[in-house]
Amino acid sequence: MSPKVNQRSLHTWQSLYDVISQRIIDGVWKPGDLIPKEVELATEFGCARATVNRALRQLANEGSLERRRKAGTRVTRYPVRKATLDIPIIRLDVQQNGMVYSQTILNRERKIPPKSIKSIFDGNIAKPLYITSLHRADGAPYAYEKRWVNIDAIPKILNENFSDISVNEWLVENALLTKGEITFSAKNAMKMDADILGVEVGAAIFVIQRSTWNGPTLITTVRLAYNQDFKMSTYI
Amino acid sequence: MSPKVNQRSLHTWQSLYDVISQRIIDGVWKPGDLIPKEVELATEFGCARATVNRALRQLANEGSLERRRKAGTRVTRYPVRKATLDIPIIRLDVQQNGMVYSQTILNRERKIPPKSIKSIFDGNIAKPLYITSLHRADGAPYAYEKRWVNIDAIPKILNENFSDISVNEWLVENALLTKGEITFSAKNAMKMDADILGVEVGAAIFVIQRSTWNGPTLITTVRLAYNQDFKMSTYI
DNA sequence: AAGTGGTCTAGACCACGTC
DNA sequence: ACGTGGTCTAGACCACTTT
Repeated sequence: MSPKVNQRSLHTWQSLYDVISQRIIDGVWKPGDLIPKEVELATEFGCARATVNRALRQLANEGSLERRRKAGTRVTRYPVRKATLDIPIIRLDVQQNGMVYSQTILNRERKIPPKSIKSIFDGNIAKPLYITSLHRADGAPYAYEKRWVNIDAIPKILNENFSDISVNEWLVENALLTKGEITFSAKNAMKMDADILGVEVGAAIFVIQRSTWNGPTLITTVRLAYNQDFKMSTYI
Repeated sequence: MSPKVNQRSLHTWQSLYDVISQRIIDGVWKPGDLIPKEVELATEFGCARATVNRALRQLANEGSLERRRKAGTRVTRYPVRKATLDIPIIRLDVQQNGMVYSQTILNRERKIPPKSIKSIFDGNIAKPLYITSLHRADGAPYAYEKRWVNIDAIPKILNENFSDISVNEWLVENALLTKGEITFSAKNAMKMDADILGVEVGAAIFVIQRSTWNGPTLITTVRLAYNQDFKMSTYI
C-alpha cells in the first residue's frame, strides 16, 4: 500500500556526504580502497541512486574520491592536492583591511609588446594598449601594475582616462571576461619595481601574472608586483 | 503513439552549459542580468528542469552565475575571482620536469614549538616532532622544508627514518588527511634559508605555509621555501 | 503569500573502460 | 562483453527569500 508519493527523505545528499566523509576520516575506507558501488550504497541508505551519485560526485569534485566507470569509486591516495583561492580585487582587498585605496596611472601608450607578451596575443591584432599604474593603501605603494590590453576586443578603452576607476575594474564592468590563467612567483625587485613600490632594490616581491579571455579572445594580460608582505591564502 | 521511453536527449547538461556560456560570452546576457528561470529554459531547450538545473549549478559553482531562491539567477558582475590550483607533490613535480628527485633529512627532534606554531596546534597535545629536510632536483637544492607533526595523532611516525620516502609522502600514506589550508608569500632568504638552498642571503624565495587536518585534528604544519624560480600556475 | 531554486525518486538508457 | 558510473526524465515536495 503506502500512497506512493514523494516523501521528504531524511537522507539528503548532504547527509550522505557527511557520512561518507566521516568514514574516510575514521579510516573505515582508507586511501586507495574501493568503496561500495552506487546501487549498494543506495540500498544501504535507503535512497535513490541519484542521491548517492550526487554525494559521491561532490566528493569527487573536491578530490576526496576518484571515480571511473566500470572500475568503481576509490578513496584518493593523495587527497589534499587541489585548492580554491579567491583572487582579490585590489581595491576591495585594501578596503577590507581598513585602509584607504587610491591609484594612479603612471604611463599609457600604444606599443608593440615584447616577444614574451606578444606570443600570448593573437598574431594579427592591432598594437595593444600598454598601461602601468600604482595601487596604494593609505597612500603607500601597494601594487605595481603593468598591463597590456587588446584594443581590437575593447576599443572604447581608448576613450577612458581611469581617474576614478582602476583599469581592472573598468574592464570587469565593460568587457566580458570568461576565463583566466594565473601564475605566482617570487622575484627580487628590479630598480623600476623598487622605485615605484618604495622598497630596496632586491627586496622580495610577490608577482602575479594574469591573463584573461572572453571565450577564445585574449582581453588583457597583467603583471602585478606586490611588496614583500603580500600573502595569499586558501582552504582546501 | 510514441513509446514513451526515455530517449537519449540531444540536450545534455553539458550542451546547455555550452550554450549558456556562449550567451554570456556574446553578451546576450550581461553581468548583473537576470536570466530566464529554470522552467523557462527547460521549455526553450525542450528538456527536463533537472537538466537545466545541472547546467546552471555547474556555472554557479564556477562563479559565472549567482543563484538565489525566489530572486532568480544572475550573471555575476565580477566573474573571474576564483581559481583552482594543484598543489604539487614535490617529488612528482621534480620528476615531471625530467629531473632526478632526492631528499635528505637535516634534523629531527621532539621540541616545543614557537608561539606562532603552537597556536595552530591544540593546547594539550604532546611535544610535537620537528623535522627539517631538503628536497633536491638533479642533486641541486629545490625546496627547504620545516615541519611540525602532531605525535598524538600519528605516533608511529617516531619509528620511521625517512631514508626512502619524504615525510610528506609518508604522511599521505599513513595518516588520514581530509582538509588543509595554504598560504603563499614572497620572502628574502634569511641566512639559514640561503645556506641550505644555495642562494645568496636576500634572494627572493617563494614560501608556502601549509597545515593539514584529519577532520578537526591538526596533523601537520609545514613551511616550504623554494628558490626564486618557483612558479605556480592555474586556470580559472 | 507566493515565487524560484534545491532536491528526491524510480526508472531508463548510455558510454566508458576493464576484463 | 559486461559492469559501473553518467545522465536524462517527469513529477513531486521542500526551503529560502522577497514581496
